[in-house]
Amino acid sequence: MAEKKKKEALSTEEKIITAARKLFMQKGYDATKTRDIAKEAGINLALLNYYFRSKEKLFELVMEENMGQFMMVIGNIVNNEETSMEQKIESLVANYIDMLTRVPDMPLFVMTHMKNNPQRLKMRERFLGSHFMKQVQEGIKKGEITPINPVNIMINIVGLTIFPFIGRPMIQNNNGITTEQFNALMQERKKLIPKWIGAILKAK
Amino acid sequence: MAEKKKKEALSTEEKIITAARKLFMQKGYDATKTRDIAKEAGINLALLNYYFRSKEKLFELVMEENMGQFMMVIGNIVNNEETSMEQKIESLVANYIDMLTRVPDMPLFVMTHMKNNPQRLKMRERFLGSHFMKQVQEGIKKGEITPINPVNIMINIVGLTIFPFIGRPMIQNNNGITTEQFNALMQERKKLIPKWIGAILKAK
DNA sequence: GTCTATAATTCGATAGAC
DNA sequence: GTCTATCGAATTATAGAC
Repeated sequence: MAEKKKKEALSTEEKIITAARKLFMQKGYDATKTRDIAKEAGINLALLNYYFRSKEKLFELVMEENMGQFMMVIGNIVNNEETSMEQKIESLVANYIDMLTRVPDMPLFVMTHMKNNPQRLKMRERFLGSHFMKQVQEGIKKGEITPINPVNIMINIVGLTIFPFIGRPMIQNNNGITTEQFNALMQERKKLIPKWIGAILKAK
Repeated sequence: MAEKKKKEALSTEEKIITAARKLFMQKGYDATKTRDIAKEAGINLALLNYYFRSKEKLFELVMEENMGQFMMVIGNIVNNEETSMEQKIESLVANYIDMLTRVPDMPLFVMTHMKNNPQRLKMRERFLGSHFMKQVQEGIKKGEITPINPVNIMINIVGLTIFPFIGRPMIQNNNGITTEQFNALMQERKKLIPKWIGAILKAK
């Protein structure tokens, strides 16, 4: 019974969302036409409005889903009181790289949307007030970590992890590497980034 | 005579390009309407086609200008045979941060465009085959630098430098900091990033 | 629920007067 | 060179049959 895997088991509603998610991420809101979505979903144009009222409503749905996914990873990891600072960094980096390898267009999509639709993501509480940050502050007190602006830690971890996916066209086209090679490089970075962050935190 | 500074001294052609540059960077190609550009330039819609034939031609003009600016910085610095590796990194980071502080929307604009319009930027020759990279290879031979994939060096320098501008909405909105504070943070990073890159290159 | 046909609007581009 | 007016295509959304 519970065979969610079957592609043909998708309801019309799900087919439309799946198509919309794909096209919106690939080409952006304005470049994606409702006709494209209908065609990609294999349904009629009118059904799109029947289920979702408008293109914008459909977009908002896809967008919320993405923002949630993009941010969800952080919370659980960063406030786990049973892991070390190093373990948290490893986990953060690995989780993001795994997710972005599946949906590589997500970061550019999310960043573009946030640029024109600023919204609080409660990252202040999630990240700056997290157990992870307390561990960093402790490390600084003990002299194990060079004093650093918490915002810079966030920028560096997130930047080193997700920037490659944003700059992927630049990276791939100019180094003549395939998608497989790119993905392999990201897998390597899973181990390297935590090491590098460690070095950054100790740099004088 | 030569008073290019005067705002009112702009020709109609220049007024259109200036408006187009602003709006294309702000909202992207599809979301920018020719009517918006005309209004922003303070001229009539018909003049846009009179001077530039089509919206697409106008976009290509603005785009080439941007790509050139975005890439220009690299070449000269990275192949200067009279500077040390450390000096090159400092110079690269400082130049990009200064440029992006003036036009903070540029990176997202360029990355979005490259995603759908892959093009060779000759960065392979510019960066991977540069004097800078030869200095890195030497450092590795001498044991002063931990062996590292050249592509990762590029990703890390570029990522740490320009990612903050791509993720600016996220960074600003979630830490409650103003644009002035953001810019000050970027100025600090001018000194910090070279130090961090140094630490990364020595991390074992 | 799903389709065809079409209404209503927007947008890029052009014609033609000045 | 610059403007007003408008064309024609594309696009979102809806009406109405099945």
